[in-house]
Parts: sequence; C-alpha cells; structure tokens
Amino acid sequence: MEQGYHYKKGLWTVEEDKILMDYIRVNGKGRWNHIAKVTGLQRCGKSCRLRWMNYLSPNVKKGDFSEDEDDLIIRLHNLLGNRWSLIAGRVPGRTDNQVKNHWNTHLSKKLGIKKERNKVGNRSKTLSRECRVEVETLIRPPSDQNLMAPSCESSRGGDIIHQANEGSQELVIGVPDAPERETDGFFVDCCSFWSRNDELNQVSPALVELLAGYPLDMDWPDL
DNA sequence: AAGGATCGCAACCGCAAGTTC
DNA sequence: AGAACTTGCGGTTGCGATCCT
Repeated sequence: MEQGYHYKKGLWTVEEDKILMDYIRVNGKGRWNHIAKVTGLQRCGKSCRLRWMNYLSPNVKKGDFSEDEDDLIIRLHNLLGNRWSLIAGRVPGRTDNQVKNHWNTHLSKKLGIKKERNKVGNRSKTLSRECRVEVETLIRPPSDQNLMAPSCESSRGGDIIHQANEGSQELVIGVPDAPERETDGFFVDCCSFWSRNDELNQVSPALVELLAGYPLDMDWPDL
C-alpha cells in the first residue's frame, strides 16, 4: 500500500504538475499509487488521479461555463440529481468536480435551491406515446421478461430500482393517469437509458423530449 | 487603508465497488 | 473464496481572492 510514505497535501506546484504529466506521457494513465514510488513525487495516488482528471488532462475545458452549459446542467440535474459524474459525462470537457462546484456556487443560487444532502432527483413525467415506446425500447432488457429496466451499469447505482419502490431515486416515467406505477407504468433507469443512447451514438428523440420537456420551475410531485 | 465577511474552487476524505492475486 | 489493492464517486473542507464596511 502507501504506508511508509509521507505525502504532501494542499495545492499542487508547477514542478509537481510537470512530474505527473511526464509520468503520464510515458506510462499513460492508471496505476496512480505507483507514481510516488517511481517518480519520487510526494503525492498519494488519489491526489495524482484527481489532479490529472480535474486539471491536467487535455480534455478538461477551462474557463467560465456558457449559458448553454448552464442550461444543460440544470436539465440534467433535474433528471439525475446530484450524480455529478453522470452529468459531467454529458457536458463535454467538464469534470464532475467542476460541475459540482459550479452547481453549488452558481446554479443552485441562481435557481434559489437550498443545498440538499444525498438527494437524487425524484422525477415523474408523462411522455408522449411515441417517446414512451422509444424509451421502453431503449431500456428493455434483452430477455423482455419484465418492464423493469436492467439495473444500472454503474454498480453504485444498482439499488436504484429497489429504492424506487420506497419513493425514490430513479427517473420514473409514468403512463398517463396510471397511479399503479408498478403494474401500469414502467421504470426508466437513467444509467441504462444514457448508456443505451451512447451505444446508439445518436441523440434520440426520446432524449430530446426528456431534456427539453422538463420545465425548470415545475413543482415536482413526491413519489 | 485595514480587516472582517463572503465567495469560488482545488483538493481532501470516507466509502463502496471493481480488480487482481 | 476472500484478502489486498485500485479506482471512482459525492460530500466536505481549506484557503486564496475579492468584496464590503
């Protein structure tokens, strides 16, 4: 492990950045805990990974967030709640840390939202028939054994469907006027939905409807 | 001008899941 | 199978910069 090493904390210096970048240029990303041993850099693996992911990576976009980015983040947050990595994955060049900070310092104030802890969006919405059919097609398990979406690709989200029954965590897309959600409605696991869209490599009409159709000031019902 | 308050963001922490051996 | 190690996530903190009185 990393026992026996005395790691430095706090802001990174230019020299440390250079050491980390040189290492990654030669060895590529990964094996973060090895970096200190190989380079003598007095930073733990987690710190190295974070520094690369959030700052040094050429994929990281610097500078202010545009209005389009703000709008996208707000809509995604409406759908996904505080699932920053998922949101960031849909905002090109932005990291989960950037999105989280931007939300907490700007967007939540802009929207007059008080900080919530451990809350993931509880959303229900009626979609058009065409949209529902498409979403259902996108998320339906291959076996087609039931209407429940497969569990999240991210293991951490694996309890989403389970929690739905307790009034939950996943995006629930209900059939119009169908109070018995478990029998008449169908559940959409956001992760599966997103991943399927990735596979399709296209912006589906269903996704457009989901993102575009959520009024920001809507009074969302509790589930 | 000074110093206290507030803001914004980089970085840390704890935890959980994935991977390797 | 399970222990050890690695990776990733979201919440939180610390501190420099800026604002305000």
